[in-house]
Amino acid sequence: MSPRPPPVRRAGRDAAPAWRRRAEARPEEILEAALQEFETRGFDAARMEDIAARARLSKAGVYLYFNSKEALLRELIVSRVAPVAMAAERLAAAGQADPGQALRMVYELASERLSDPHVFAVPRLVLSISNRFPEIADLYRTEVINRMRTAIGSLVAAGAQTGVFRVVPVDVAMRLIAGPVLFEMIKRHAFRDPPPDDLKEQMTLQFDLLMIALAPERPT
Amino acid sequence: MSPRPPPVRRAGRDAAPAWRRRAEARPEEILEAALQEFETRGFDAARMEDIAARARLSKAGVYLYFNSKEALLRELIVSRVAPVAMAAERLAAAGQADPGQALRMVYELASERLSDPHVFAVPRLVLSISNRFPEIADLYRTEVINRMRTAIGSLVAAGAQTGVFRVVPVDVAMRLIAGPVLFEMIKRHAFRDPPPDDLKEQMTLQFDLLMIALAPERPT
Amino acid sequence: MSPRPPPVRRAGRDAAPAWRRRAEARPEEILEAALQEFETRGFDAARMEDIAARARLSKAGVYLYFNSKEALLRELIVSRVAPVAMAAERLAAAGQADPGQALRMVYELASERLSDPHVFAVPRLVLSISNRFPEIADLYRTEVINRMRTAIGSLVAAGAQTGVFRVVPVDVAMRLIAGPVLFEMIKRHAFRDPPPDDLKEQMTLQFDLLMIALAPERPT
Amino acid sequence: MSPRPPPVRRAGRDAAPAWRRRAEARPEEILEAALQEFETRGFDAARMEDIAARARLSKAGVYLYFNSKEALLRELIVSRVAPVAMAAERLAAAGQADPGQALRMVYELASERLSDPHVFAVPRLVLSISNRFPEIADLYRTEVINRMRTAIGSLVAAGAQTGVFRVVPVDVAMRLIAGPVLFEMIKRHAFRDPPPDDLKEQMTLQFDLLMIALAPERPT
DNA sequence: CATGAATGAGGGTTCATTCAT
DNA sequence: GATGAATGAACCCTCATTCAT
Repeated sequence: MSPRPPPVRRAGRDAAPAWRRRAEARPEEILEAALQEFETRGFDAARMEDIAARARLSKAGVYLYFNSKEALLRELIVSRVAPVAMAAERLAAAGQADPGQALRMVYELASERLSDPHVFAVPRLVLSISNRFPEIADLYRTEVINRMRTAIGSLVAAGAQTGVFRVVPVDVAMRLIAGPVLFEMIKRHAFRDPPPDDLKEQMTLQFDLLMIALAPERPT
Repeated sequence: MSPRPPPVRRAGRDAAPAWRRRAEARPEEILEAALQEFETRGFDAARMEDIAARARLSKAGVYLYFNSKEALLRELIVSRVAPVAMAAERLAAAGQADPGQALRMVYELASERLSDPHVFAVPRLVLSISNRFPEIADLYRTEVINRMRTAIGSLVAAGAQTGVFRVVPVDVAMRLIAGPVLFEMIKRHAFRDPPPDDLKEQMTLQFDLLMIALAPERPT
Repeated sequence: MSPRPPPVRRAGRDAAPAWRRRAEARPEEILEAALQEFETRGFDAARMEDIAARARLSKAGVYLYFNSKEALLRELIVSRVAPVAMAAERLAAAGQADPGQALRMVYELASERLSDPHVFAVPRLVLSISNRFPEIADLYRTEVINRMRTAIGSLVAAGAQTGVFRVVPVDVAMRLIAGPVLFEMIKRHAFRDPPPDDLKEQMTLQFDLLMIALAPERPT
Repeated sequence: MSPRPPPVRRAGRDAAPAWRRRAEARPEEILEAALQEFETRGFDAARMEDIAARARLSKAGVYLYFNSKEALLRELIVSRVAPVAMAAERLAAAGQADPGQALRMVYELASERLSDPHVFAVPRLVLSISNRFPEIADLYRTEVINRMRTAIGSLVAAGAQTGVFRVVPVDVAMRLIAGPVLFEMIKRHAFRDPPPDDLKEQMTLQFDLLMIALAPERPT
């Protein structure tokens, strides 16, 4: 679930010789290299050798820090995507007073982060190998999907309480909010459909429309 | 783009012996076998040998009908998913008079077809290898995404004309309609999140909410 | 336990084209190559690539006939050594009437066969990896050791009945008969101690002495 | 042939601090660790890292004392098995007056020492790699086999002189005495054939029978 | 039309060994 | 005296693809 600890470092001396910094930076360097290779070739076609080379390490060197290719992907989930979901949770927690506004922030956070091909690459990878590595699928569901559901769910529930939202199942809310964002990202990154020039406006409009959809029923 | 023609049909002998049927059914059998293997293992991990075995053919036999593994995937797009998009186009063409109802039908068609793991598997595959095979991504965009956009776009435009929909960019409409459906399918098929018991109702509710979002602005 | 069957051969046609013979001969060719490589380098240090090359096959080709390196060794036991033990059993069965003579034949059979470095190589291999592959150790015990014990045991028992041998536990008899032979072979093949010029006479003397040892106690 | 001297013992400082003991104990600790790993995994499959860990040392640390994996094995022969052969030589030297009794002691010494899996492991290792490292085979032959031959040979010769033994080539005697012992050990340690309950008696009987075999010919 | 046989090109992973610190 | 870090060289095994039959 986490990389091998960068081989034991005695706390002892305070001096930090060059190679020490190296060792400490290595996991991150390797993850970044792995992400880039995964992004362009996919999980299976990415070669450990290329990942190593990109991290300026020998092939064997990678295994000093990560046990396997799969472990790299696992760690990418934890380090690259889970934080986004956690940020969403925090936004939700902090925004119970104004759920509409908080929801917008969550929406924008997700849009913005997933716009980065590096970030989008991770769910894309998970998607493509989840059948073969159920454990990874579970990790992603736990660390990302469920957190997003919690965040959105709590906001919609809060809004329903105060009358700014109608009462809808959390899954419906999540699909409505997250679905269109995900769709755009897939279309753009995976199917090479260039975003329209006015994407920003479109995304705003889109959210506004969703707010209308979620608004409480008007009394007839 | 299409399978090799079922090997040389000797002109001359006109009699159509029993095995002919067989030969003509082969491409379809192979595609089905390929789809099943791709579905469970993904594109890279699927083995041509297993595909062949599933189609009750020798490994080499597959190559009589398809040039490569990639060709199998290409043909799956054309044969398994493009028809759905074309059906959507037809629904749209036939439903210009009642765009709301037609849109619902398109929405339901998409939901229903993507519920089938066999169908969902194809976009999922494309997603996972589109970077390595841009040509396949383009094929999918052309054959599927653009058709869906056309279908939805024409309906929303028609509705805007007659005042049942507000005026929105086609991409926004597409994201709103297709995004939530896609999201559900990913969550279900890829992350093994079982659908809620009341999924049907949720999907209906979801569409109704989207109709509210797309409804023309009420005059204040 | 046995090699993959040389890929299915339809009984149909009687003509036997060149490559068919090939396929049928392959397992044996590969085993012989494997034995030679194992013999010179040992099990671990032997490389599948070298085995393949020696059998004039590509590396991958070997795997058409044998599932793994381990399988090669397993099959070597069955094909190279077990037959010796089975021959000993047959000699024993046929020689119940004259156990002394039969025992001598068994002794000479074992000496003669183990003199061949190719044959000796197999038990040697088993010995060196038996801890890591208990299944192979079991196979050897079952197919070779136990058979030899049975053969020797039945002869000694028969001899005891008719009074030409004294009564001794079968394991003692086996150790006395087989131990010296094995010792010689190990010393010669493994520790590079060249056999003395008069080995033949020594082996004969050795057996004669053992017969004295096994002779019934002389009444004082 | 021998371990690197325990790293530079700075002449000068004569005080012998506690860690000195440590350093001096190291080679032995490492050898013991190596033996244990070799014993369970065999020479090739044993990992220097595991040996080091077992000796509570870093991987690199082992190389301060031994030049290579091979060197470990070499030193094990010298330290673990050669002493047994030397003890046998001493027994032989001391027992010229009563060769029968001395031979029994040699026999029992060998049986007893080889019963220890740790001791048995060494010849077993040599056996498995002697082809690749002829030098090691030679070492073993020189240090162990030849010494045993000398010991047994001198006793049998002495016995022949005094008429308690018949005249037999030394190699025959060695095979007769050592072969059955070796056989038992192989069967037990390598093939996990548990020793019979009455092994002790069997081994005694075995030796007694061998004494009969070696007894001078009775005048007819 | 079909296949049995074969292979070239890796792919992930391991490990003995080295060296700067 | 000791080690953390690093690596080069393999090694077993796999698989898409080809081709003679």
